[in-house]
Amino acid sequence: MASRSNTKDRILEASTLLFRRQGYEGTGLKEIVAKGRAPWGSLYHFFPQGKEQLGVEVVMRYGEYYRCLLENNFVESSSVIQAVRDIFTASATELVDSDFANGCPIVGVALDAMNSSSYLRQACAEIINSWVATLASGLVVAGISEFLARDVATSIVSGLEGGTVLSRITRSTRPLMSASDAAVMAIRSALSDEWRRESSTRLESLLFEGDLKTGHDQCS
Amino acid sequence: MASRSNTKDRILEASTLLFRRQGYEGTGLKEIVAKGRAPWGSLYHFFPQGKEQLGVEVVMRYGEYYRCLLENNFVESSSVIQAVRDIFTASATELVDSDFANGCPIVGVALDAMNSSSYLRQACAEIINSWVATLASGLVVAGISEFLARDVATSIVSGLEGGTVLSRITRSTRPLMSASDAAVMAIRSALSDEWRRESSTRLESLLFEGDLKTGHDQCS
DNA sequence: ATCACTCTATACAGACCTTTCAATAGACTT
DNA sequence: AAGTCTATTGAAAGGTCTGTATAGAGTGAT
Repeated sequence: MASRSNTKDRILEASTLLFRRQGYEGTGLKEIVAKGRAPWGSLYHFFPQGKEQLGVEVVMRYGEYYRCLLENNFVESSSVIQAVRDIFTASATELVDSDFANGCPIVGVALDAMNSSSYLRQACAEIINSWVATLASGLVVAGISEFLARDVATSIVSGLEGGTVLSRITRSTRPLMSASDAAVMAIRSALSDEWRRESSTRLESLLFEGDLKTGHDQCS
Repeated sequence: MASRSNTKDRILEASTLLFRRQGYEGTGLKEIVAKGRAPWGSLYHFFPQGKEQLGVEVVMRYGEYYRCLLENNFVESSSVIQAVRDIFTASATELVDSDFANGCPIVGVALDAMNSSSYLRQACAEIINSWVATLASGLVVAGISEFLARDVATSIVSGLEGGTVLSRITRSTRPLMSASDAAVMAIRSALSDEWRRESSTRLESLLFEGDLKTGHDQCS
């Protein structure tokens, strides 16, 4: 072997950063090799299937990195609630440090490419599910029933992603912080088993309502 | 004047739909005029500033439309909680009906273009704030203090947007439904004034922690 | 010296957004 | 009813950038 190339890593790192800021479609390959100070030919040497493969590898790489981060956060933290709070504040500080530029690369890739590449969408889905599973198992350890844990974990990730998007748009950490508070409330509700009653109610009302009304009336 | 042109409307409608599915960067002007069955020359006649202006008008238009929808939902509904539930189920059904293609155009535009056009980002921010304000005033009517209402409303919109993104990625309405349950829990917490204690705790811990730890350790 | 790996360089065909300008069409004025 | 005027449309071309592809030169270890 020649030298273990760090060129591929530089390409992946540059891609990740650019996908976070500009999304998948908004980022050109030329921009990537420029930022990664990588030779043009290396792109198709390391990623023979082109941009799509690059997208998949970015998603997988960052997805696993962040999953580990979530896991470690649960292990190190004193309580589940503190762990969740730390996750949200970490996202908030990253946003502030990057002048609200660095979003989540999975969202950046998925939203742009999910309708054109099913590979990419599927990769994103797997990553999201792994985050949810990691979070859920942390919640189970804290005493939340397995039945509820997955729903609570899903709502936390929703709040995290949505809060990140809204914080970037409004250039304020407030959405992320509100989502953090809501996540804590959700955990508390699950611990006191109130959530179970709620989700049951929701299921019943679905059964009775039949067709869901959408309420598409215009403003007066 | 010639006839009140519905050509501009067709262009805007097609743009909105395409931005919802493919995002701002992922949608070409050619695709827009094709789907809107509009003549090419009309594009720069009605939108002299090009794609950016088109994006702004799409955001404003859909933003106001959806804000009205939120407002009406609160007026018509029996309770705040039912109103919020309806909002989430409406998004879920729209997702299912469109085979998980139709996301939120504001997110689709903002994520792609916020770093390249500050006009676009600002327009999106105003819309999001108007949604939060509408939701918050509905919560105040239901008895939540003005101080909490805005935070709760923000967390609901975060959950709605994040849940929509996650539901599209995973091709399941479950994220949206979990976010719905969490939103209801948040409202309940605010009504019983637990949220206030939570947000105060968060503020204190911020003061004591000083620099926020990010926890960037790698997996073992 | 062989060999696999990595890089350089160039080329291409197509899509992108934008701009221009002349031709058309419709409605209002007289 | 004719003519004017403005709003709308048509076609074309601009230049930049896109992602993809190829082929040969450099590199270092075995």
